Amino acid sequence: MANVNSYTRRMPTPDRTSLDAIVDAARDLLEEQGLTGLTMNAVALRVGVRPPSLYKRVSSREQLVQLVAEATLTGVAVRLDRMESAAEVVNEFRRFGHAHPAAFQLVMTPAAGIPTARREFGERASDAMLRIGGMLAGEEHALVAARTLTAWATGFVSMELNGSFQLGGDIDEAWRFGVARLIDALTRVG
Amino acid sequence: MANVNSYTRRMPTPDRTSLDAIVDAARDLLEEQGLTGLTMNAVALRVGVRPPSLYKRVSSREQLVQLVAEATLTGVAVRLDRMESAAEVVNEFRRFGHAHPAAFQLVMTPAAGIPTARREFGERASDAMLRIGGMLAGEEHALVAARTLTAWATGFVSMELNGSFQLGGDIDEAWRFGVARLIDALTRVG
DNA sequence: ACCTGAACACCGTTCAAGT
DNA sequence: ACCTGAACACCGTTCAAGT
Repeated sequence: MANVNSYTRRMPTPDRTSLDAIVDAARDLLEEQGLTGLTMNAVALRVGVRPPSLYKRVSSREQLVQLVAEATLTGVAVRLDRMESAAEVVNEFRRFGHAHPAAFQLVMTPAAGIPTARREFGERASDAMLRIGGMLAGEEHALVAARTLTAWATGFVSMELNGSFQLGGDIDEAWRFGVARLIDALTRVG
Repeated sequence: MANVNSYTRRMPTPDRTSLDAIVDAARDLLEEQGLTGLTMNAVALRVGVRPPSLYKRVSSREQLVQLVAEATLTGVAVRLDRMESAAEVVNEFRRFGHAHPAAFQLVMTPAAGIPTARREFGERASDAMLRIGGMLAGEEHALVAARTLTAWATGFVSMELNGSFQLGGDIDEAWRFGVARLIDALTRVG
């Protein structure tokens, strides 16, 4: 008697979207319109529901932004893990910034009050940096070396993305100069 | 006949605030509440007028944020210009980040869509960096050296301000390590 | 000439009512 | 069980009306 028609009983309205679709729409909006363009309204429009429906999948806009940050960091981690040499890792890091500028800024240089990824996502993304830090400077200096390299690469990519290099000159040349100088400096430590 | 009482004629309502007071209130709010807390409402409340009155002094919230960014960069430029050695400049840069974290992030790592300072303000702030770049690496490498140093310092301070150094260890030690490695590396170039 | 209340189009979010 | 319209408190901004 209970299961005569369990489908229509259990699904009075079928799902019209999914958490993945919502996060993907949010990521696209972030790149296209910036963080201010990532509104619940715009996300809802993209996934084909009304704004209140989003709250069945995410608890707030803040949590949605956090999910975007975490998905981004997972992507970076996977890409960096594949690289071998220090130069490759750092070049891939920069390539990622060029491919997803807004997501890069969101995860690497969030302003105060912007929701960030939970700890474990950041740690996973720093594995590759620690690995090359140890390779270059020796295991006992792996952490400081990784921090030096990450700080430089983050600052450089962030500056080129927001147009802070205003004095002309070749940006790619400045990047190669920095890579060479840093790798050399860190190698001398070990 | 025209000037019997020019004061009351020309000032039917005396000024109740000023552009400086508005920008100062905005800077305070930025540090206390973050960029999202810098609302026209909150600024108006602080300077003692109603929100619409602000539009007599600034054309938009966007322009107000730009004025905050420019005032911030002017402050940095003055402080960096006073320093002599490369280590002093870069340490003062970090001290500034600690003193005004939200303003630092606003001017050094603004997200896409955030209003930034007009060109000349950024250039003025980079004078000191160019100077020490030339001191360390020689005039012909001044620009790439300045970019390497600025990128590293910006990335480092930005990361410590937003809590990106999550793996323990001594942050000050990592800073000193970076300063020493970079100055050494850039000196070898010249 | 500066200031204000009222109004508008937008946010994020809640919730009762629909299916 | 998911979806929606209506509603609320907030934004930034405009503008006619006050002094």
